[in-house]
Amino acid sequence: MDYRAVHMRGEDAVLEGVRHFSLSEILGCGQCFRWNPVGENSYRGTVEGKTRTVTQQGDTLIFHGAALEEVESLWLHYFDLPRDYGAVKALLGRDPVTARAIAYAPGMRVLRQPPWEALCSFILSSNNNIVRIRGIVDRLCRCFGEDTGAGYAFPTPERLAALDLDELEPLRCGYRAAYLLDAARRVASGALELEPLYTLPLPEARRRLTEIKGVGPKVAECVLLYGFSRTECVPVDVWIRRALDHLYPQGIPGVLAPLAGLAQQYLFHYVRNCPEALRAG
DNA sequence: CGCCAGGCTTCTA
DNA sequence: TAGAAGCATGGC
Repeated sequence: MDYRAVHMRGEDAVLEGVRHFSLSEILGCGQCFRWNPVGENSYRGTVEGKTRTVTQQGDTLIFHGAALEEVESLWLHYFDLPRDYGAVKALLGRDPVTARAIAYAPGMRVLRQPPWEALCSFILSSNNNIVRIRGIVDRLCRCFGEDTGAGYAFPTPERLAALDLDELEPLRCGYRAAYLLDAARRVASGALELEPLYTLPLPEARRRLTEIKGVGPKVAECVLLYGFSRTECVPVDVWIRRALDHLYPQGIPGVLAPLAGLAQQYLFHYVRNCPEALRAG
């Protein structure tokens, strides 16, 4: 458990004793697309229809305007604060390469994102860059998500499934619009159930996801890791491909396997932001 | 103008 | 069954 206590301070919920936690590392590492910086150490975003500004001050997190119950039922889970990253680092740190990546961003964590949002986000991510992905996801929510007053919820599968292809034109997401519709229609119709993907054996979970048009091996792996917390899953994009070729020519060490997806997140952030990362090793 | 971006589908040999 | 071409869009 990587927090100590949560209590109210005026209108805000305050989470104290947070460890292994950096908002900027977590929200700026390409695993999520709906958080925007709003000043020093503050970010504003929407999860499960709740729009909040979150501020980190050392080992304290402030959820502005949030109730205690919301932090306990939503945000602790979203930031995966029940997980002991001390133990995560103890395991992953047994490998020197991963140890260096962890040292580069010790506050990194893998979020537990809503599965449907993760599925859509990473369908939109294919052959695309992060800045543009963020723009497309933002337009998706503004166009078709519920207006909560403070922000826009992520649109439901049912809402998207009822649309025609040409109605997605304002998203300017190119050929991915058809993929998004296919995913929405499979989920809305019940042809693809998301809940079993938490526990199904990974080969079967992968098979089901890759039946969706526009979902190949990499996107499926992202959805399982970021949407279903399947920490064994390792999305391999061009960056991770380069990192594995340079740093793990023999493959990822077996001891890391249960948390290989978390190792991947440290590595991804490391090689994308640190020019020296790919040289020694 | 070409190249690239957290790839995938489709065509071809 | 492996490998290349084509794909919307936008920043550089």
